[in-house]
Amino acid sequence: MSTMSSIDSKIPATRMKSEDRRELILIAATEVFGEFGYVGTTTEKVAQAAEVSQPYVVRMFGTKEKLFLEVINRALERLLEAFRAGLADPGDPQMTPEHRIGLAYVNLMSDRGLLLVLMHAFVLGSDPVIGEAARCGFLEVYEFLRTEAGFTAAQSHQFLANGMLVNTMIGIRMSDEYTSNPLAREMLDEVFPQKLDLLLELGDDRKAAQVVADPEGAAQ
Amino acid sequence: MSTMSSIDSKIPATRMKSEDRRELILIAATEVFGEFGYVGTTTEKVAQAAEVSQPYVVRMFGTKEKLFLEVINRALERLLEAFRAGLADPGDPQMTPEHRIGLAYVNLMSDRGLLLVLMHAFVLGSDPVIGEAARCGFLEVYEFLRTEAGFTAAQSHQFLANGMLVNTMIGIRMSDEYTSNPLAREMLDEVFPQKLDLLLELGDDRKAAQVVADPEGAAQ
DNA sequence: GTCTATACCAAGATAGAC
DNA sequence: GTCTATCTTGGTATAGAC
Repeated sequence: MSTMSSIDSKIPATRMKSEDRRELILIAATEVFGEFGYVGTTTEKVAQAAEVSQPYVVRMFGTKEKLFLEVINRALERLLEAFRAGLADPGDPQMTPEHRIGLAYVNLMSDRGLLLVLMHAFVLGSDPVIGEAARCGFLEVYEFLRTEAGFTAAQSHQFLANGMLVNTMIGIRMSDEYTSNPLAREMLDEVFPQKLDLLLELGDDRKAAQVVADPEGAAQ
Repeated sequence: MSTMSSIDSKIPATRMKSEDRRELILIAATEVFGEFGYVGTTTEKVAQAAEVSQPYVVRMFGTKEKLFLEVINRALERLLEAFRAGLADPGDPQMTPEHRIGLAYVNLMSDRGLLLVLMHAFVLGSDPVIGEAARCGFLEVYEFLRTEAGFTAAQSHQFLANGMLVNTMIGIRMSDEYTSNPLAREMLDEVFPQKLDLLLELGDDRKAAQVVADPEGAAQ
């Protein structure tokens, strides 16, 4: 949402290769879907965030559903990419693979909406098409852990459990309570050992973005 | 959804004390919200599941949002109730409090939609009113673990992480893959040590319910 | 206490101009 | 490649009868 400008683009956005435009829309969509979920997101919100017209978004991806599928597939690719990079990372030899991948995961928080959009997909299992994609994606991650990363079933379980809690903490915006509620603080300190700074920054950014955001649209 | 009958109730549903009707609607709503999420649920779907008219649902709860809030508060009450009962349980003295509460949690799967509706709330943190309620509810659970149950911060962390993974497995309908995908099977066996039967039954019930469900409505 | 009828708005998608 | 205008559907909420 951070890119919504109030000086709305009535004038055609500067012409651009559709490849590039596509990527911009996917980035915007990741953020918006991450915030409002699949059903709660309108193609109009995505369009505003990407600074293009609503019909253009639909035109480019066919339907909102197809757009969402592209968003989660892209998110999954990024996720595995980051895991692989973390795994292969030569630095700090006293970190276990678990630590390295865990760190890579938490660092993905900075990729706005990426973790959240996956979480939203995970919870839509009953949807025939999105649910299928979600299960498939989740299993892909599990397979990565078991084979490429060499985790045991128990390690993978542990890792995923932590990941889901991290996602939940982000989705529920628990960091909003960090300063005011000691329990929230304790919990967050426990769940995000070192990377708390990242989480708190995200919260601040959101608030800052809201101030700038267009005074009319927004709500819902 | 299991209660949708095709012989739709055009005739006034048998008159009833509003207290009781209220409870029936809340139960139906828990299931529907659990399946489709907050935005994805229509008051019409809830009405059908509760076998009353759509305006009646709105009439009774004011707005869809208020209905949702009541649903998650009720779910939270049930959850803590179950935790307290599990904690106080005299049987099997070789189970730790962690085991007992964990078991109580997994048993809540049989309370259709209860766990899922909470998960949907948790992921809506950016909504000013639902997000607030979600954070508040989550912290209530954390407080229970730390004080009433006597867990350490680390134990609570562990417990919640597992809970969120359980929720995710249910939400994503991973049990659909249990027989066909060996990886899914391994993961589920790991995440649901003994209570797998419960999870798999739920899956079957859902499929059975779909067959019965009205041939026209349903889709979305 | 519960329904039918309906007003009203939001959102996805399409047509077609530039 | 991108927009404006618009059709259409579906969903919340209200009014008012029984």
